[in-house]
Amino acid sequence: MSFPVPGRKPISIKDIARQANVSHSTVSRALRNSPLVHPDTAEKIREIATSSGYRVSAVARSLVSRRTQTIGVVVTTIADPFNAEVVSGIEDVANAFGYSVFLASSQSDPVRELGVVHSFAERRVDGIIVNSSRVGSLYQELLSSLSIPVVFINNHNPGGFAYSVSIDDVAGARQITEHLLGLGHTRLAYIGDRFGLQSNLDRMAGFQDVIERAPQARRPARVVYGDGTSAGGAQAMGELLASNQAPTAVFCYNDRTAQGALSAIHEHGLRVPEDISVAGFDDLPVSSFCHPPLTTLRQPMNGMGRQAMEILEQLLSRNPKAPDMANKFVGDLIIRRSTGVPSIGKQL
Amino acid sequence: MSFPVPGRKPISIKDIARQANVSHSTVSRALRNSPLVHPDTAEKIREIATSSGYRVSAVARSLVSRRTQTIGVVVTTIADPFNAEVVSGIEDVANAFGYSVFLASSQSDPVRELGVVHSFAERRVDGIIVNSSRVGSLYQELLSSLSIPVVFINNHNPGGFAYSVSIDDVAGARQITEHLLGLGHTRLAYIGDRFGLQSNLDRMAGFQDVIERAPQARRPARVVYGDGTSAGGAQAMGELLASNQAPTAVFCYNDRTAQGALSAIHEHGLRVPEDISVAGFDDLPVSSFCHPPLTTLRQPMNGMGRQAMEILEQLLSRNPKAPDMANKFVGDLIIRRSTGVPSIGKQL
DNA sequence: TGCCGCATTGTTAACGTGTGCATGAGGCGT
DNA sequence: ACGCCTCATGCACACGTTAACAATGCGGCA
Repeated sequence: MSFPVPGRKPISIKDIARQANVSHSTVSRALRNSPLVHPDTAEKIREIATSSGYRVSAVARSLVSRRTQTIGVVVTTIADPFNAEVVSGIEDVANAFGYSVFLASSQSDPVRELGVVHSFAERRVDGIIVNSSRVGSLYQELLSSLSIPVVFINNHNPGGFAYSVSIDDVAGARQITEHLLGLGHTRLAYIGDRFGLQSNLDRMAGFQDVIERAPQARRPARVVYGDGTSAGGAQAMGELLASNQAPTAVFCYNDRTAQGALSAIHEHGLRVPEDISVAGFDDLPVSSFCHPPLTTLRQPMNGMGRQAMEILEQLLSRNPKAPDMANKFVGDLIIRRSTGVPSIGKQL
Repeated sequence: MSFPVPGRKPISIKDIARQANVSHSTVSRALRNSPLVHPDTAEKIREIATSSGYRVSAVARSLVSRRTQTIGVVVTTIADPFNAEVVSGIEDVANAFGYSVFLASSQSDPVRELGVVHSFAERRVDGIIVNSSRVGSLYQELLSSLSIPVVFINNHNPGGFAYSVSIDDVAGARQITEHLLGLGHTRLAYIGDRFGLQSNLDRMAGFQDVIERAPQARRPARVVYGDGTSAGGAQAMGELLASNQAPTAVFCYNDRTAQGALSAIHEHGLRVPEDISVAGFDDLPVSSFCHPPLTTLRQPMNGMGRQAMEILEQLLSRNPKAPDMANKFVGDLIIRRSTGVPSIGKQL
């Protein structure tokens, strides 16, 4: 450890104690509004504290209290608007409960994700929220070995030993697909995420399941893969457009993918929804300002973040009211103008 | 302080010392790879440590070292993609340097922003990065009184006492405006941000300045205000469209505003760029997937975050090489298809 | 043999705060 | 006057780690 620090050494309760002619414990009590100290002394101490700009050291306090009032949030990347919305919700209620949040991104790299969790453990965070982890059950034993409460968001862990908040991907995909079939489409396609996320598997499963039960639908429905970004969506949509039997309706893994698909369709000289309908998943804030505005399945991203933090707070509080283990949200189908009735000319 | 914590008490170096029949300081040295301990003892100690899942307590270490290896990042809201990109850059290099980052959002509320900084001070962060603060010089004395290194991003503080990383808003706005004039537009408008940000003032100043010097431009150019979001941009664009002399080219404070403007123009039955050209500022990842793809001024958001953290690391390191105080980036004009030659029909 | 130096380990204090326990000063009732 | 109770405060230790300093043992060398 190296000691030469920039900046002056901050003042401590001992400095205040010396100035007030009391012991440091009296200062400690006074600043915590303990009823044990005489009002006059307390007043005097508080005055010295504020005028000298004293700030209690959370690190010293944490050492004795064994509570840091911090939580760690793991995210693949904060640059993904979905994660940003979730973190926004987390941070909001964490702040309300007096917790500070450590943010760390894994960049979808399992090694880095492990490193992040280790660093959280060393920092003695009170709890951890893992958002859309791409790391499988492999390291869940590590998380459980930390004996720190952990809440997962959108990470369907088969073990079920952990608390989780997630969207019902299967039901959401069903709603989208039924909407498209209801409009009269028969040639549907799905643009997925190639990283093997559970959410992708579930959305595809919901899609396939509805297709299977629809007599009029062309089977098997085509499936191509992007990477969850707009660029990946555009490239995948390009593949679909290059085939001689392009679909009339495309369901995309998420809104970013859908935005890329929209872009590719426009580049190809076709119109949405007259030539091809496009639907997404998430309802990012920007999606209502796409051209055309995107039909999608709204995920309460902010709300899911909030709930995850509320669960964590429950786990960290002293009252034993245990929250539900699995908390599943149902999304709302938001119909905008990127989906419509297929034009007769293109049909068949 | 309340003691009943969930989870077991983590093991300490004393536990390891007992098990290895050495003193705790030997354990401390061994785990830090000090050459002072005998290789055999070190090996034995390390073995016990790993097998028992020991994790050093960063909080105890911080108490003695007076360094927490953490930084605080203040942001208006992480849900703004611009901030998310910046934070992504910060987090990336912070991670590389071994720092953990506290993320806190002010929601543009000065009271909350002050609270956030106080909490950072109590947590004894080694440094602070403030991104696009809407709080003026009012509380900069507070920040300086903390005697903690602070780096501002896109916050032109007149005092100049602090380190800052920013984009050259005036020059950027000039480039955009000259581009629009060069296409042949004469009726230009600016959609600003009503919150009085310095960046808005500078972009508007650059815009106005170029307009002033262009004989063919209609003066004064119209200026309306949004709030930096797509919804605000759509609403402001609506005002422009409602007037009988709508502009043929609109420069927007940022890309989100521009996306809203695009949406409003489409809703109004007009085409971009045939009827109205639209330009933004930032070059968000999504902007190249707009319809049409957005002409904008690229801000190296990630790079600015990275540089801010690099400066902070320099300030925190022991070598006295002091970085530049003011670091100004020049953006790149990215010409896409949302801007074009004004159609003759509309032109006066 | 006695001394010096080196290698290795132990002892102790410190970081800043919280709290159990002891202490002392009054007040009050008998 | 004495004992007891309450109120206010100080003392001492704990939290887990680091580092300055002391101590121990050993080999070499005069």
